[in-house]
Amino acid sequence: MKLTSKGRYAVMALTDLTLYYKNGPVSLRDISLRQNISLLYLEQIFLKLRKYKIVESIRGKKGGYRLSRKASDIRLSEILSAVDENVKTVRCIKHLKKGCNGKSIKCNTHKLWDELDGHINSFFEKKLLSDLAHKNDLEKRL
Amino acid sequence: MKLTSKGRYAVMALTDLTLYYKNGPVSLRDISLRQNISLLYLEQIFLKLRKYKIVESIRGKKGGYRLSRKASDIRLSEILSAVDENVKTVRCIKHLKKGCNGKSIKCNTHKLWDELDGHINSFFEKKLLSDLAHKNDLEKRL
DNA sequence: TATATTCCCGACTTATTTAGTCAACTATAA
DNA sequence: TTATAGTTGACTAAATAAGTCGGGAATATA
Repeated sequence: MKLTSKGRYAVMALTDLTLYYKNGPVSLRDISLRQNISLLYLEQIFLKLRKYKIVESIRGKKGGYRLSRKASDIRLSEILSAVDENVKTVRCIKHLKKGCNGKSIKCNTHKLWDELDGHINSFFEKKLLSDLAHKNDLEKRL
Repeated sequence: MKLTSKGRYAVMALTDLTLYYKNGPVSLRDISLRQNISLLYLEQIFLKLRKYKIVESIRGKKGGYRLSRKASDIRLSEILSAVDENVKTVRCIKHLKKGCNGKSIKCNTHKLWDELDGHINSFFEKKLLSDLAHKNDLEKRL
C-alpha cells in the first residue's frame, strides 16, 4: 500500500499555494520552482483540482490559481479524491465475477477492507488544508 | 492508495488455512481451488509467510502448511509485512536528494504522511487473524 | 523401491499503473 | 501585439505488480 506522488504533489502544491497567496494568484511556474515538481505535471494536477472546485484559475499574464474556499474549508479527502487517489483499497467487483457473492468464505475478508477504507478515509476527512499551512513555517524561511 | 492483491491473497489464504485446518496440514492446492488463487502465486506468497515464521511447512505427500502459532497470536500487520506490503506511504529519502531536509516547506507535508502511516499500521496491529476466521462462517456453507 | 504429491526457489514474462512529456490552443495584462 | 499563463488530449517511458515456468527436494504410501 502506498500513496502515489500525484496525491502527495497535490497536497504539497496546495499547501504552497495557501502559504504564498497574498494579493494576486499564484502561478504554477512559481510552485513548480519552489516545490521542485514538473510544471507540466502540475498542470495536469491542477486541472483536476479546478474541476473539483478546489481552486479557481485566472488566465493570462499575472494569472495563476487561488483557492476557491478558505483553507480551513478544504478537507484533504477532497484533494485526494480530486486527483484520483481514491482511498478505496479493494473493490469486490472483480471477485464477484469469480463467485464472490458476499456469503462465501472468499468474502470473509471483505469486511476487513471496508473497515480499513473507513479508517483511512476518516483520517483524511478530519484533516484540513489549513492544518498543514502555518504562516510561521513560511516566515522562518525568509 | 491501494492494497495490492498480494497482501489480500495472503490474508484470504491464511483465513482459509485457519478455518480448514483440522488434523493434517492444508495443501496450497486446496486453498488454491477454494479461494480461486493461482497455485503458483500462492507458492510465492507462502514462501514468504514461512520465512517470517507465520506458517510451517510439511513436505511430501499429504504435506501442506499449518499456522506456526494460534490465529489469535498472529497480527495482520505481520502478514502484510511478510509479503512486502509495507504500509509505508512515503519515504522522504527520495526528496532529500532534491533538497528536502525536514526544515523547508517541501517537508511541510511529511508529518502528515508519518501520521498516516501510524494510523494505518495501528489498524493492522490491532487486527488478529482470529478476528477473520469464524468457525460458524464455515459451517454455514457445509 | 517406485511413484505421486507437495513444498522449494530463482528466473522469467506480461500486464497495469504511475509519472512525466509534448504540441497546439485560448485568454489576458501590459 | 506580445509575453505570460492556463487548457486539453494524446502520447511515451519507467516502475511496479501480477502471474508463470521449469526444475528440484522431501516424504507418505503402495
